[in-house]
Amino acid sequence: MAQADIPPSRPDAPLPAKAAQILAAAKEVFLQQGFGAASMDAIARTAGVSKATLYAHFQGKEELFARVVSGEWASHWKQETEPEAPADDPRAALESFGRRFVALLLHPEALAIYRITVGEAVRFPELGRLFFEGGPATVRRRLTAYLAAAASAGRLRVPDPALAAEQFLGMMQTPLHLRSLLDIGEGTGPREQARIIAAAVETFLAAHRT
Amino acid sequence: MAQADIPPSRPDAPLPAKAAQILAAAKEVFLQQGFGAASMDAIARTAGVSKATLYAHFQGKEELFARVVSGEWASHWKQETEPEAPADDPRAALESFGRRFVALLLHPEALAIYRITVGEAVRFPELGRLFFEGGPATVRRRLTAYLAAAASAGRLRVPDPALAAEQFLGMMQTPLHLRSLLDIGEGTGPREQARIIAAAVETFLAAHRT
DNA sequence: GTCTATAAAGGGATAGAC
DNA sequence: GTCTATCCCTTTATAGAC
Repeated sequence: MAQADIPPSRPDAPLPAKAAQILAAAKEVFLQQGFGAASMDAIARTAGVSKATLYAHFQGKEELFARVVSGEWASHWKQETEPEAPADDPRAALESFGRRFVALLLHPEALAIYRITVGEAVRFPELGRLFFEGGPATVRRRLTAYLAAAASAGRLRVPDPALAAEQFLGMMQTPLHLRSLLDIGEGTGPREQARIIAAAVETFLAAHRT
Repeated sequence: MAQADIPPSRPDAPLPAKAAQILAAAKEVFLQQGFGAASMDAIARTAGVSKATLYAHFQGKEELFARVVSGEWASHWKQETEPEAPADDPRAALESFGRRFVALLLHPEALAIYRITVGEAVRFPELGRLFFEGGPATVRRRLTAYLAAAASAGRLRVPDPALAAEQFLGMMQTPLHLRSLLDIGEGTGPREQARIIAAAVETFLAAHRT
């Protein structure tokens, strides 16, 4: 009706206000409770709208879930893994990269997204791919590119940059990630993080120094 | 009734036949569908019993779930990580350990247990601890003990055996595990597994050789 | 102990008024 | 577009017969 008079905002841009409000509520509920335990009632209540309104903006629970999981974290990962330290000092570059990787990895919201993505991977296979591409794959590519460049410049000896990148990330991830996911609450404090990052850098350099 | 005449089997030993049958069905359904999506109906149907029978043997869904998750995999991890190669050859020992670790890590059933444990970690915190102790912690302890011994024998230089163990495991786990959990289906075949294990051994030795 | 049948509650989704 | 009220289905769990 009058809709024709109002030029709609760009196709998939900003977001119709109320939709954003609902999406934020969905994120809160899903990340805290998981897909199965979250109810549309709870999401509507949290958003402060009725369920009918909710269904006016989104097709159903699954679409809402997909929107949350494939949400803004992809851009997070991209920003936070941009080169920062001078490329001619591998130790400094690796340490900087490691610190930012660990900070992202252990961010409470990132942990929650990881939990539900992995937990629902069987039910939502495409979501798993999206998540992997949006986060983990990005980090790997960034580090691989750096290692390849450092090798070309003769500053590191890295015959297989992609594999070396996985190794470096793994040395930091494995001691910290699962404990955090399960909330074991031991061995994941800032002190340990620093120790683990430093150790990964040392081991990596010992193996790949020119 | 006549039950008094039959000496009951040891307290928590073998298992009352039908209970085992139900537990097997529960395992199948939970591992395939997760906690939320699994229904007691499906479990009863799979077990070939009525729901009433099911509830006669187990308190409810949560108990069944806990029994499945904290099930026989703990003993699996223990058996499969026993030393196998001669202790005086670190390369052979690490390779053997690595191969068995990866095989366990990527076993379809182990992947399923990991998915649901991590996915339901918020709802069942104690289950997370149980899982960690029964699996990951065991592997870490075994490898740590081996590295400490090898260091004492002067065959490796390992100032911090526990951390070194995490690093070695991480170099194999990170390239393979998440891809398998999400069924990305790329980079996790036997060929890649072998490459990754060999590379982890080389990097580890380069950093810790005496 | 085991079954059939059912109770009791909660969930996703929608109809209809405004 | 938004709300209230409700439909309809599935789910967990149990009562009662055998």
